[in-house]
Amino acid sequence: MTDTPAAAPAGGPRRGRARGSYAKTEARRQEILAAAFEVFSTSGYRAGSLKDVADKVGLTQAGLLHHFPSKEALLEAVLTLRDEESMIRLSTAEAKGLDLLRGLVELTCYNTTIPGLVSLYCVLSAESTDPEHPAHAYFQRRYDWVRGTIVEAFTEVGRQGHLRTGVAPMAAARQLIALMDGLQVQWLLDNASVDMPGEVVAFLEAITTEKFQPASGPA
Amino acid sequence: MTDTPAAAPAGGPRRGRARGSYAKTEARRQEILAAAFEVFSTSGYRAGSLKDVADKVGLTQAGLLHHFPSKEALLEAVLTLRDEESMIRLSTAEAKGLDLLRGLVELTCYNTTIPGLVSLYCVLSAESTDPEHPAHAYFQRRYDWVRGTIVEAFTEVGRQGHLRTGVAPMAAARQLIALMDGLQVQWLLDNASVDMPGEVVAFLEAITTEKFQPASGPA
DNA sequence: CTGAAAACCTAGTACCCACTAGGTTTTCAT
DNA sequence: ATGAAAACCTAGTGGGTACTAGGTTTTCAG
Repeated sequence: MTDTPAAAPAGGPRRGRARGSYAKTEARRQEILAAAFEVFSTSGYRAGSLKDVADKVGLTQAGLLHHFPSKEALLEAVLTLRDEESMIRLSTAEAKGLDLLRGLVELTCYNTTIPGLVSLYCVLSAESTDPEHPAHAYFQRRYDWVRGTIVEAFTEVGRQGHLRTGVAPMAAARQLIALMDGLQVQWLLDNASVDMPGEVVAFLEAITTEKFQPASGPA
Repeated sequence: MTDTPAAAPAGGPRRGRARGSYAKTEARRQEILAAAFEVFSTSGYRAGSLKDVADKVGLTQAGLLHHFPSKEALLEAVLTLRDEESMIRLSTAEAKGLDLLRGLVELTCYNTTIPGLVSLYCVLSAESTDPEHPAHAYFQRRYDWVRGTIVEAFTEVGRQGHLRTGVAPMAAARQLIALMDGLQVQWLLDNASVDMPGEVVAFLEAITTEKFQPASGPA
């Protein structure tokens, strides 16, 4: 894990790349990750092939494996990269309570613009349900973390009296996550007829006493 | 489609098997379908192999392909078989309104006893999100049908005044389906910590004015 | 400019894939 | 009992898989 090259030790400005990769290496890695992301998104991990990825970036399979030692390592790199990106998007570090929930609605809106990423997580999370799958532990950890974060948010919302009676934060969190996941499958099958953010807002407004409508309403 | 042998034309009791298969053929087909179901459940369609299926029933790949002309045909047979079974379980034909919703809770209870089937639909529905997937059309049709059925139920429930204000049947149906699908992923990742029927009941009681607790409460 | 490592390639390994051709064995209606 | 078809097999085809060994080209610090 975390055996990536690059990542200069930050000595002087001219000191970079501590006897490691070359100037364009990091860019190549990013290209590869983008391609791997695309492939795993549409075919899943097991059915997606290194050749598909290599072709997309104009490399041979062997050339690809010079950057990532194995298919599994490539998957892990894709997952952690995307997690970092979405964490930045959600600005989770700061948002709490209602703000976090509103952030999730926004996230859902954003998701409608990136079917590829949505597909990646749908296919991979289902696939990784098998304990033998290399991403099994990753998704267990991920769900634990996400659920924990959302439970906290609902607890906070409840403390402020914005939760409808009879709604338990734990159950609400699980349901919200399940709803968002499930909506994605329906949306991927038929983008046009599913208003993901709309449904999430409807759910949140059904279990809280707050409004969640984002900037512009649905068509 | 529906090119299965067996299925006697029902003439006399001794007349069966109209110049088609032998006595044990149907049993073999069932064996094969059970094995294919297991394989596709854990590995998905694309990564699951005919060899895996053939080995499970003690056949060669060629022997298997004598019963089902292609991998795709095998998948279709597995899907339609399981659909028939779950339709019988739900006794959908009769149940309407509240009864249908209660039937869904029961279905969810039943699902907790068959992780294999749950896994099949999770993995396959995610995979089939790709328009190129052989089960793509199947799942589009399936979701349309299920949603239609549930919309009807919520509409009926609303007519009887058991729907909370502001709840639209269409949105409720979509959310219910998404919830059930999403819960399955979480449950498959960690059976012990997710009470699927409990969450479904909680959701239904949040958007209706009825009680849905089944026979025995959760632990 | 040089030389050492990074980047990348060709070629190959050993294996798995869905599917086919054509033969052998088993079933069973006549 | 027999013969024709169903059931099943062996042996392949042409293709794909992840990954490796070992060489060539490119980069770039000293």
